[in-house]
Order: sequence, then structure tokens, then C-alpha cells
Amino acid sequence: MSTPTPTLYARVVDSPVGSLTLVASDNGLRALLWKRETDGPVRVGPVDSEHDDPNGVLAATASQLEDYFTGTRTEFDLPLDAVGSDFQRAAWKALCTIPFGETVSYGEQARRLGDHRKARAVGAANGRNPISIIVPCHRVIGSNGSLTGFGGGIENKAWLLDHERRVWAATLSS
Amino acid sequence: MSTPTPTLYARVVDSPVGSLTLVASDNGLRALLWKRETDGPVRVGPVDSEHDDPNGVLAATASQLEDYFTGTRTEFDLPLDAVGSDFQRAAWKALCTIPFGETVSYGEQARRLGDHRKARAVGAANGRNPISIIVPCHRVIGSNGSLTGFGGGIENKAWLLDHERRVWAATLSS
DNA sequence: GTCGAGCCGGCCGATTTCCGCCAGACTGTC
DNA sequence: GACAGTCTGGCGGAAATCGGCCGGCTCGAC
Repeated sequence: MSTPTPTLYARVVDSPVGSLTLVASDNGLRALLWKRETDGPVRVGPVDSEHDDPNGVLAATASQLEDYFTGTRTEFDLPLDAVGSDFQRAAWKALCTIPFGETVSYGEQARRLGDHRKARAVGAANGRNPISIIVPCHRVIGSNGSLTGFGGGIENKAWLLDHERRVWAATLSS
Repeated sequence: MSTPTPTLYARVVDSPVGSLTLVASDNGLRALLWKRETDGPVRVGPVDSEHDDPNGVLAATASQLEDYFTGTRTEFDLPLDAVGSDFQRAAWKALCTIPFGETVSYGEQARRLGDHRKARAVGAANGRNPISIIVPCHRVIGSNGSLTGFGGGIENKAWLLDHERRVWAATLSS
């Protein structure tokens, strides 16, 4: 009742990892959902309009995503409006500091958040990251190198990491 | 996150008991708030538009309220869209059956709801009635005749009851 | 390798607390 | 005796609070 639910706008785009649903509020990108995530009820909030894009966030996201997948972009520049607890937002913010092509462990991310013991909580928070790919939760892996988990499916996590590695190598050799 | 929050529209009107805030959804009148109630965070939901009134509910409410205060109207005819628990909605519905100018006790209202022991719960539900005046929670008083309580302030409860009594008397004598 | 214990934040259900009450009993007056 | 105040226990629902439980983890010990 007291949490304002602004108007949301949505659009579906295609990508090498399947169709992705973009959701924006008036304040920025609210979510990037995998196909499997949109099967059930949308967890982001009600979508009032399927076609509008008043602030151009959806168009910008689609464009930058395309560049990301073709390998001409390694960083995103978009207004984000993810909703979550204080801790979750802190965790997601920390994610955004992991450079393209690199990985860190959950424990390391926890350490960067001030307490190495929060690794498990970090895992849970990453798992609830609503803006996949752009908030790069796929760059966090287990301390033993295993991929452990991914909301969009382990295979997609592997694809993204492999893609970033390839683009990274190509950039070096050019 | 999962409960759709429809668009809300608001308007402030003046009245003999101070300025009142009307809030409507696309389905009907959502709230009628006293000035003191709008000081804090609004409990009804976010108001997306301060000026629109697509279904005319705000205009109709303002008009009928004016008639009520001038004494030419004793019943309201408006679509209502109050949100609350099952019990609360039942309690508010019972309120609407109390005629202009009459009062009942909390215990009596509870009895009408099927269980005289619910008097206390009725008090709590009435206290959370979001549509003051139009859903006439001011017509419920203690079994000993005391006014007990009122969200908009006891003095306003007394004013409303006195107003209804005066209008009622004038109607009789004419 | 794999097992177990320890860690933290979020969630959900259970429990507690809080009230815009009321009937009945108990006083103390006249 | 009547009667008006006062007190008390018990009531029902909702909100707040509390306490387990469960994870996209880790480290140390086998």
C-alpha cells in the first residue's frame, strides 16, 4: 500500500541466448528476464503498457545489448531501477564493478562488501538480481571454479562467460 | 510486487470540516482522507495523477459531498473501491446500511455482522475505514453513548452527527 | 574428492501485542 | 433498594515481532 508501483513498460528482444524481456519504469531499467523467468507470474510488478517507451530506456537497452552480443561493447551505460533490500542493492552494485571478461568468487564479492562471511547471503542476493547480463551476476562463480548456479540456467551462464572470454581475446589480438 | 496497484487519481476539496482529499481508482472511490491523515505518508497507494478524473468519480464525489454539507442529500450514490480484508469490507458494508441521522453502537454493528463479541474487532475495522463520511463510520458510538474515537478527530465526528441531526430535524418540519 | 559445521540475509509461519468494546460484578451513594 | 460510576476479564482481527528454515558459500578435516 505504501510502496509506490510506477507504470512499467516492457519489450521482448531476441538474443543468442534466447528471447529476453526488458522491463523499464520511468526511472530506468527495472528488469531483464530470461524466457524461463517470464513463464510464471512476473515478479517485477504489473506491466501497464506493452508498447510505450517514453524515456527511451527500452530502446537504449536493446541497442546496447545488441552491441554486447556482437562484441563491440563491454560496458553498459543505462539508468537502472532495480528494486530490492538494502543488502541486495549493495550486492548488485558490487556486481557492476566486476569488469567484462573477469570473474570473482562469492567469497570475494562478500569481502568487497565488508564481510567475507556473507558469501552465502551474497549468493542469495545475486540469485535475485532482476537485471541479468547488464548487472553481471554471471561473473561470480564458486571459490573452486565451479559455476554453481544461475537464474537463467547454467548453460547460459557458461555461454556468457565464454562469449566474454572470446571477445576479450579478440580485443587483445587486434 | 504481485498485487497490481492501479492508477490513482486525487483531488482536494474544501468542506465545513476542513479540506478533504478524494482518491479514486479506475473502479471507484478509493479513499476520502482528512487533512490530518494526509500529513503522513498516504496509506492508500501512490497517486499517479493529480488532475485527471477519467471516470468522473472525483467530480461526482465532490458534487455529492457539497450536497451533503448543504443538507440536500442524505445518501451517496458512488462506486466504491475500498481495499481491506474480508472482515473489514464486511464491516464497512454494514456501515453503509446505517441511515442518515441515526447511530448504532459497536456492539450492535457486531451483532448485525453475526456475532456480538466482535464489537472490538468492529471498532478496529471502522477505525481503518478509508472512505470517511461517505462510508459513515461516524454513526457508530459506544454503547454508553460516548463517541469513543474517530480517525478524523472526535470534534469532526461530533460535527457530522450534529449536522445530520439538524438536517434531519429540518426535513421533518418542512 | 566429499562431508560437516559455521556463516548471513530473506522468507514464512507462529506468536504476541494492540485496539475507536462490552457485559457483569463490585463499589459507594442517596 | 435503586443507581451511577469503576473495574475486570474476555472477546476477535490485524499488524508487528520473533524464530526457525533454507539457500547460486567456504573452509578445514578426512
